[in-house]
Amino acid sequence: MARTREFDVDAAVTAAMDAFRRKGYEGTSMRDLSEATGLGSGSIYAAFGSKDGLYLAVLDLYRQRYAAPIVDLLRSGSDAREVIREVFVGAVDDITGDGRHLACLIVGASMERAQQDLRVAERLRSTTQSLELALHDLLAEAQARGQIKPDRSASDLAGFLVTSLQGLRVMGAINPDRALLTRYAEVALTCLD
Amino acid sequence: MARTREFDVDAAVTAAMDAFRRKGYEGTSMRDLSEATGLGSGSIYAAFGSKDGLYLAVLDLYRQRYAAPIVDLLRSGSDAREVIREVFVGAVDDITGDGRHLACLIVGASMERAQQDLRVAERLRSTTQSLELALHDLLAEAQARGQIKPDRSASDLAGFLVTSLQGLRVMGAINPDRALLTRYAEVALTCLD
DNA sequence: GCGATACTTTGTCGATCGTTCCAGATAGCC
DNA sequence: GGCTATCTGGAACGATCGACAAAGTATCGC
Repeated sequence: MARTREFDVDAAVTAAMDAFRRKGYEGTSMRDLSEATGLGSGSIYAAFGSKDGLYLAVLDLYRQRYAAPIVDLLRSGSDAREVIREVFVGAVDDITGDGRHLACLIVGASMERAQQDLRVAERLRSTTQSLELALHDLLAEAQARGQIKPDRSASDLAGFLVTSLQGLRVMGAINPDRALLTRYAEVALTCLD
Repeated sequence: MARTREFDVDAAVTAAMDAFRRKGYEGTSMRDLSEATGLGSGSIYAAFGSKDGLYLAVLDLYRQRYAAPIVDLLRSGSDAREVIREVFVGAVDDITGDGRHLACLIVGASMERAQQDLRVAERLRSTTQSLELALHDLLAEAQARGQIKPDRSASDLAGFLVTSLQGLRVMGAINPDRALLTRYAEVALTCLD
């Protein structure tokens, strides 16, 4: 054996994620990524193979760190309306939270990369699908319990909720007004009544 | 006087719009734009000043050609539910219409350019605002007539509807399934009931 | 402590970026 | 029909792009 990798891969991917969220895929150069991660380009290529490779790693980390906890929350067995509201509030917080203007990686990837890179498209589909599925299961059970009206299909409702979340990301990029976004989210939630 | 401009500016901007929608702002090179418009780079710079200038012209054309007609439709005096449904159906058609995979310029600009170029951000805000306003006026009148429940603010409903439209664009980029998007749109429209 | 190993850094590669400039082409005015 | 002003297309600019190879350096097993 020999020398071990010195830098923290997760920290580097996190820094790269920030860079990509700020400037998009094409707008972020390898130089930007070097500065953001504090690594030489050689190290980046050794660890991730290419700019695309690093971007895919960023997507995977995003899913693991942000999407998965939401799915877990939805499957935690709490009251459906309450936990869904929590997810929406969390999304609005995330959008307007810090003033760093970090766009949503998922929405950005959908617009900029999904048509160019099949592996990106696949990850996006998988991420939204797992979110939709968790929502579907939660809603279907709530409907069975009579907590939510059964006259609309649980999968349609789930898809609509994900659509609304994506829409909030876009609206937040145009006008990051927390109070406004919260009111829009409230309207979306009334579809469950 | 002397020689007059030969090419059709509108046609050139339209071709550039297609290019930008397909590959995004950073992903589209001047070479791409030259090929798309059929113009030499000299002509492009003479007419638009820069790549940014051409992009702004594209945004303005988009607003004039796609956003303005929607606003007109909303203000045409037709039944509120009916005309709003028409807008949503039109949006789904636009998203899934041709197989050319043209992303929404507005959503793309929001993600990629709004933070970088203030003039882009301003145009985006203005475009969504005029859409929200038209929806608000339509809904407020429908509420006054008793056609729509008055217990939710017309401006919140309007903002929510725009949010849903943006969300549909994103979802369409991830999975351009017309039937699916239509069902999600249907759920959104139930918020008016 | 030494050799072997593999990570990090640096410098540089050809290609391509957005932009500019120039020579040739073309249309209006006398 | 010549003159001139303007548009056109393409060549060329420096800068920067993503990618890579080689040199330097630190860590491991022995």
